[in-house]
Amino acid sequence: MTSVAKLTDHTGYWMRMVSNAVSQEFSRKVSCEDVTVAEWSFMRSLYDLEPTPPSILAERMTMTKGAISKLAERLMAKGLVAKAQSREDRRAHNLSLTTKGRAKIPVLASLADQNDADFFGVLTKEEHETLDHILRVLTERRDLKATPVD
Amino acid sequence: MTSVAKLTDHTGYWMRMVSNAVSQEFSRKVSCEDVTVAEWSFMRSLYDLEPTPPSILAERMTMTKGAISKLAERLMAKGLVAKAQSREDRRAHNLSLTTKGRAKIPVLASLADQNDADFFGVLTKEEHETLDHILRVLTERRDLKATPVD
DNA sequence: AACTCCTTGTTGACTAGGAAACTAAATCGA
DNA sequence: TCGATTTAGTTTCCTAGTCAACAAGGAGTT
Repeated sequence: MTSVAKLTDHTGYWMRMVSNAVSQEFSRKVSCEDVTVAEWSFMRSLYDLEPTPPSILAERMTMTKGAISKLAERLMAKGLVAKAQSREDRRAHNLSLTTKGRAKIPVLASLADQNDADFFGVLTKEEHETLDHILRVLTERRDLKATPVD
Repeated sequence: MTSVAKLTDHTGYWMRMVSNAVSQEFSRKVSCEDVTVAEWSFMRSLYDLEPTPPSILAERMTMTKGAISKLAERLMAKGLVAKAQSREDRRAHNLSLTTKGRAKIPVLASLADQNDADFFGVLTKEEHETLDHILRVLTERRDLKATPVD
């Protein structure tokens, strides 16, 4: 075949299609809790790490420091996250969830569970396991911490 | 387990991780041709359809009319796409690739092939086929033309 | 101490896209 | 044929991110 490949000939195309759909639907779900997908991700990461500086969070979420800074600001405005000055280092800050923020975590987590079930529930158990396995393989082989240049 | 699900417990999370990495790497590749991923997608769609109005392209690419309008403008500025007034309908336009634009298609397609190979080449043939199959299933069951609300 | 270099976090300029308002033209119905 | 509705495309405003410049503080060296 000398002909030019179609968009749909590439696995990456379908990947993006599905990934976008999953995120879009999840976005719709969490919007009821007045939260975005990025905000959920931020809060869930923080839940494991708090209190933690923005820099660590940026690394974990593979976003730039700038993005984290703005994301944190939005979450503080919503009263879900709090920022405290570090004592040892006067440049540094520590982020934590507020009580209100922490209370949201189980609710959002359950929406995430549901979203995954909604989407991947159509697969057989075996298919689902295979998919997870493949995604792991791809992530590991590529060393996907992803690549925020910052 | 009464505990709260981790981000990494969800297939959607890994999906987005891999999808982003694929797109990011592809973006890097096509940037050498001074083109973005969206622009490639636009041009490749147009290649099959030209001459075609923006509205059809919006549908195919599942983007809003506004986004297409701007994308077309950028591509015209680069001399890769041309716009002609329709004769039958004075509101409508037809988009086509320019000679220069058409000449880029095989080059970009080959970069897309390469990107897919780079990423999914680590999979066994069977794994790759299974992945494609699963993505198809997910797309079809969900009727993923995606959902540009516009 | 003073100088240099590194690190932390914020900011501003820029980009891409969505939502909705808008303009112009076509179509439909009386 | 004229008004109402629909359709095609553009434009404006908004959000969310990157990138690069920056200020301020820490760390190491002499």
